[in-house]
Amino acid sequence: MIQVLREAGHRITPQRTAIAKVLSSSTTHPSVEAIYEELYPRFPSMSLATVYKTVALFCDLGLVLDLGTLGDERRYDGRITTPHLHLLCERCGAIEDCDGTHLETDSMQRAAEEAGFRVRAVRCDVIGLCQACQAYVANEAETIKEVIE
Amino acid sequence: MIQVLREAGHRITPQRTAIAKVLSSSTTHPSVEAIYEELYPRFPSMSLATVYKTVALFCDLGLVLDLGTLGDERRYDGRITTPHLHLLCERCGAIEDCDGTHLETDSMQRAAEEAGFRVRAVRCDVIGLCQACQAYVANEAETIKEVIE
DNA sequence: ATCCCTGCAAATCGTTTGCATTGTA
DNA sequence: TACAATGCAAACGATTTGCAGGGAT
Repeated sequence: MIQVLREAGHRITPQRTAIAKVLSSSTTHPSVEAIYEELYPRFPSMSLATVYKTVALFCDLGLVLDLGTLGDERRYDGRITTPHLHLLCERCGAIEDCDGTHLETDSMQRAAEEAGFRVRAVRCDVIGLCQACQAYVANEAETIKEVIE
Repeated sequence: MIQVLREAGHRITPQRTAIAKVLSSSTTHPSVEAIYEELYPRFPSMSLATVYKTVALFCDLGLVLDLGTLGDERRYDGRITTPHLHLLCERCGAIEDCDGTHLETDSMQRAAEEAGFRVRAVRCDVIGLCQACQAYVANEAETIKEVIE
């Protein structure tokens, strides 16, 4: 990752190294804010703007995938080398990886190419409720019932 | 769609009918702005806020899928009944449907359920360059070469 | 020594909110 | 008639931008 940065003629700074490390190792698809908070203890002087600019640079270089704004913050995926399913929870906003699945992206890629599209990445999301939030919603329904009674 | 609205106890207004029609018939995954512009000729008095509120309502009722912010506007998918592949162009921001593909979402759904996830929808995107933008990029590279020479 | 990168603060703009008015049921 | 929905304008907040100082090459 750092290697690609250097080869593209960009400078290697402690901030960039740290942000790259967070993005490539995290499976939570962190937002800029989340990256900032995680790095704050070690880099108290780093600014949010730097994180924004660095993440944008990584996206431009194709090192990180921009998942777009889900909830109210833009989320990023730094593990583009291993294709994996995303589990998006509509209630808590968590984006979990679902590894182990044999994600069959070949047919999609082929279909896109047949349509004249040049493929760079494939992304598959399952949208719904994570286990914790299912319990929460069930509990909430229970409470409402009690209030009505 | 309107039926679901009524059954959920919401009122049927001309604005809601028009927005529902745009969302359910469009394959361009319009943003709020795009819906507003498309409807402007017939509803010059309609406000952006109404479109925002209506689309949010449809999402809450599960009638429309929120694709999140790609580029700089939040996009919506009103054709949730027919699973289809999305082709996202990174340059022009177009989101095209790739119908005809036999999108094999069963395995993903099953994998998610095995992880304890409650599934509401599945979404698959291919990210890259549409045909028109491939030509544009090639042309741009050509121009740069000429400038250098 | 060069000039790219950082960090701060201000600006931007998509989206949300409050509230008086309008129109559905 | 009641009260939810609309439309306007103001508020909000995530993201971007401009610029002066600092650090990588």
